[in-house]
Formats: sequence, structure tokens, C-alpha cells
Amino acid sequence: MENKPVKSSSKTTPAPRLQLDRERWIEAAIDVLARDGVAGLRVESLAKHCGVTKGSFYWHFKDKQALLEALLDQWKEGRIRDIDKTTTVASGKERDQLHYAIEVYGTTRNRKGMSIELAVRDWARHDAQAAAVVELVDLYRLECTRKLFVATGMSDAEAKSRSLLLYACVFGLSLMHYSGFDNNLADLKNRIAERIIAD
Amino acid sequence: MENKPVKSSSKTTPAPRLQLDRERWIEAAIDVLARDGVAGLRVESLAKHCGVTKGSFYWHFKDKQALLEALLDQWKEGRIRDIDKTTTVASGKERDQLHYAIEVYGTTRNRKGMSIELAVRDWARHDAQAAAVVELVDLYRLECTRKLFVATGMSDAEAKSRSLLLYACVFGLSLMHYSGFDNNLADLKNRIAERIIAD
DNA sequence: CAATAACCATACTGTTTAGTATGGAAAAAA
DNA sequence: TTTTTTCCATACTAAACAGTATGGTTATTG
Repeated sequence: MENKPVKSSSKTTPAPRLQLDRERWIEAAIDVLARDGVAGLRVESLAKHCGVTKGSFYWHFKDKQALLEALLDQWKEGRIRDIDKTTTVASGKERDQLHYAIEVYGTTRNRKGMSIELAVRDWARHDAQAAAVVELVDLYRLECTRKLFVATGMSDAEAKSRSLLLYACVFGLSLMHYSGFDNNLADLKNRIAERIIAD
Repeated sequence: MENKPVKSSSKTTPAPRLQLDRERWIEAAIDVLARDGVAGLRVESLAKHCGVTKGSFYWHFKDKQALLEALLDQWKEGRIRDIDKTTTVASGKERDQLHYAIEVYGTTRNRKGMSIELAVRDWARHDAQAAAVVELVDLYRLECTRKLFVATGMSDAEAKSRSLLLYACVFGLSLMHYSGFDNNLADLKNRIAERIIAD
């Protein structure tokens, strides 16, 4: 049926090509996920996007559900890594890092990442597995920034509320259409960041 | 093709049944929208949900697109009415009303309303028409709460940033899975609300 | 009552899916 | 080189879907 990538069934070298090709499918799927959401994830169009037919797909994956699960897993791992990287900082620089955490998600360079984020969250509204992964990632995120806030001298309760406020705001902003609200959005964002982080 | 509801084609009484039945379809569609999102809106299942067949649907609507447009229009009108009701308040009570605006969306009683909100916003990510409606509603909302913040004595720029922060937080919170983050979520929410509203 | 319009069911068409069965090419192993 | 494994194309099935054509039923109007 499906191939366990790493565990080579024969004796000598574990063929690396297997996992690479599977990764290729997942990467393409993430592209589609970012652009069209889970509802837009169709096996045949995905195969077309990869330049093959779905005969290939059903060799690498048992069914569509298997791809979705691999997708969730991939996303989870990537997020954890990214959160670690974003919230690990030298002592004393915590406040700067919190500002950075707010800004990263707003930049156009991270547009695709936010699209995936929103797609997964919408997915989680109708799928228990996706919801579980989102919850895990959210709790990890909240915990990491909580520590940063504590390091700036806040009480634990206050740090928790700030941590929650920070991510709620980041995701909420990406959900809204406010470009016409003001002609100095940079100033607005600065004020918001200050409000979230400052004492 | 399609029936213009109010404008009665004959002479005497404008039959009220026409518009009522069309409303009935739209209401059912909003139910499905809240539960399954736009992708879950299928003509036949919707008809089943109404206890009829799709023969009825295609009498009331030209096609699926016509229903979607009616849906957006209905949502827009409802939102504007609700925003007016929520942000119109006696002078001096503005701060209380801002607190109320935050709380309403969080209550379980408004769970369906928030589901629709999120469904429409996800819809807007792939559809220009929906995006335009969301932008209109967002700007209206932001403007209304901006006035409230100004009434509490803030500068215009600060009021704008608070207004944006308020709704970003409200929608962002509904997007996150944080119930396991703390065992006193009420305290967390109170702190957040204070942070958004207080000087 | 007769006739017209409003409303809906049934029975189609065509398209798009997920998934299977099978065979064939290419590479690795024997 | 022969054989096996890997990998993919082609050709199906079955179901879900949007939309149409048509006829029947109920209510409304003349």
C-alpha cells in the first residue's frame, strides 16, 4: 500500500528518493492549501500541479485523507520549529523580540505563511484532527510568548493575557480588510504593538 | 427567470409569500454557511434541509451565484443594523458600550453569529465580491467604535488604533484554540478588555 | 368556474470528484 | 543480464454536483 519512507525494507542503503518525492507532494499540497484552502485540495489538480497524474498520488498516499494528515503533521513541525526560532532570544532582548513577533506576520514576505495559517484554522473549524493540531500549536505559541512577557517583568497572569492578546491581534488583523481605514497604517500598527507590549 | 419580490406584477395586493419563501432559502443557506462554510453550500443538500427539491431552488434563484449574492447582501444589511445598535449609546456610557462590544462576540449565545463571520471572511479570501462586502462592513465597524473611543477622550489616531485592535482581537480570539491555556479565562479576558479600552 | 400564474417534483444531462485496476517504463538488485 | 522493485500513465467505476426541461399541483385572478 503505502511506503514507510525511511525504514528501508532491504539490506543496504535506505533509498532517499522515496521520502523526497513524498515531500514533493506535500509541498505542492501546501501551495494549494495557501491559495485555495482545504476545499480546493483536489487530487487530480494537485497531480497536474506536480506535472504527473493521480496514478502517482495513489502510490505515495493511501488516499486523500493520508495526504491531509501528512499535511497537518508537516505544518505542526514547521510551526514548532519557527516558534522556537522566533521566541528564543538573549536575556534583555525580550521586548524587542516581542515586537519582532508581531511584525513578522504582518509583512508581505510572510503572506503565504499567513494564508496557510488561516487555511488551517478554517479547516480546524470542520475537522477534529486539524483542530487538535491548531490547539497544540496555539498552546505552544502562547506559552513561548508568555515566557517573554514574564521576562520583561510582568506577573504571570498579565503575561498570559498579553500573550493571548498578541496572537489574537496578529491573526485578527490578517482576517480584516482595513487598508482604507487610515492613510498611515504604519503609525496605527506601531500604536497597537506598543499597546500590546508596553507596561 | 427570477422573481422580484416586492414589486407585485399584478394590480391589487403584493403577495407576501414570494419574498417570504426567498427569505426562507436564504435563512437556510446562512445556517449551512455557519456550519460548513461556503464550500459546504450545495443546492441539493440545501433543498433537503428545506424539505423540498432543487426544482424549487431554481425557481427562486437564477443559479447558485444568485443565492450567494443574496447571502452577502443579507449579511451586510444585518451587520450594519447590528453595528448601529451596538455602537449607539447615550453620552457618557461609551466606555461601557465598548466593553459590551467585546463581550458580545465572545458569548456562546453568539456562537452562530461568529461562525458566519468567520465563514464569510474565509469566503472573502477567494472571492472578490465577498471581500468587498467584508471591507465595507469592517470600515463601518471600525468607524463606529472609533467614535466611541474619541468620546472617551482619546486622540483620533489613538482611537483608530484602539478600534482596530478591538476588532482584530475579537476575531482573532474566535480563531484560536486557547481553552487549555489557563483555568481562569474570565480573568484573562477581563485583562485583555481593559488593555484595549483603558487609557 | 375557467384560466393564469406561482410553486415544486421528477427525470434527465454533463461535469467533476475520489478511488481502483492494470500495465508499462525505468532503475536498482540479483 | 535477468529479475524485482519503484514509480507513473491510462482507463476505468461510482458518486456528487450544477443546471435544464417538463409536467403537475396549488393558489390566485378574471
